[in-house]
Amino acid sequence: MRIGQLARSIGVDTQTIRFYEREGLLPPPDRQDNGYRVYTERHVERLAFIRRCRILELSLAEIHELQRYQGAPHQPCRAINTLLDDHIAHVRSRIIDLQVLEKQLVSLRASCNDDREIEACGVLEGLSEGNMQQ
Amino acid sequence: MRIGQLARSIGVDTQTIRFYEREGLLPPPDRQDNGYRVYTERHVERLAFIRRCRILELSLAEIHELQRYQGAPHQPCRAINTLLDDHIAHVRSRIIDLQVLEKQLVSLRASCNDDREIEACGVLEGLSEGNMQQ
DNA sequence: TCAAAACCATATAGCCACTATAAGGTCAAT
DNA sequence: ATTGACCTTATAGTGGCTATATGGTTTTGA
Repeated sequence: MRIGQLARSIGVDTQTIRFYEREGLLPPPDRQDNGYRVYTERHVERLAFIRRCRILELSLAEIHELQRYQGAPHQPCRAINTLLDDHIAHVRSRIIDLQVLEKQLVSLRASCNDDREIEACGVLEGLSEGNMQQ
Repeated sequence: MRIGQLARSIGVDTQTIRFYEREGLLPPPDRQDNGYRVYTERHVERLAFIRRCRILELSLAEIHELQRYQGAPHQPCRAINTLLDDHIAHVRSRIIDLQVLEKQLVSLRASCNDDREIEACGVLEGLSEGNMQQ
């Protein structure tokens, strides 16, 4: 299987596959005589694993860590659970930040209607004055 | 006022101030004979404006746009309100994405407890199998 | 059969908003 | 005279791709 077929089968760009190889997330495949990369079923699985992790917004470093764990199948899996817990905490904290942000933005937006001159725009005033919390 | 004092008064790094100048967000200040930048009260206000926008996670491009509006005080302010509405929509959509993500992560996490071998880790299994939605 | 289209390769730069590092000039106090 | 705090510019790195340039290879079809 060549790179284009692998890319289509998983739904990523060929550039992304080469990028993962450079980053050490995908093992370098064999090459044909003309230099073309030849992938196996193991590469398909490996790439699918990476993409599933990326959908969950794990970082490439975290994916790397998970791959290292896969290489030591008889170690306890606590570290994996911890990695996930940390990631969940990170996502939750980001949600809360954004909810605070949304409130501030909505309150700022409420200070203006559409039919003023810029000079009198409540939004611009709110951004220019210093009475913002944090 | 020199760059260090401006930086401390607003709470940013001096590098960030020079970066904003290069990006056209802060007007280039006068220089002393030795080349040191000299800032005025107007620069303080301008930098504070930028930081307030950044706290609300407006992009530098959006801040640039707001600054252009400030230069035309008798135009109607609808565009400003629209900019803010778009940003609010963006924040809300990101919150929803992250809430979906959190659910997926929590459900994945629930498929394992801490005391297995990596080989039997439910989390790693969940990431390796293809039964993920999306 | 030959040309166009589709595919593959590498190298390099760009995105965003900084942050870090290097290498050096200036100034006040000791 | 030297230390330390400040200032200057230039350049590279962060993350996770994406885009572009340039050129070789293979496949398709008129």
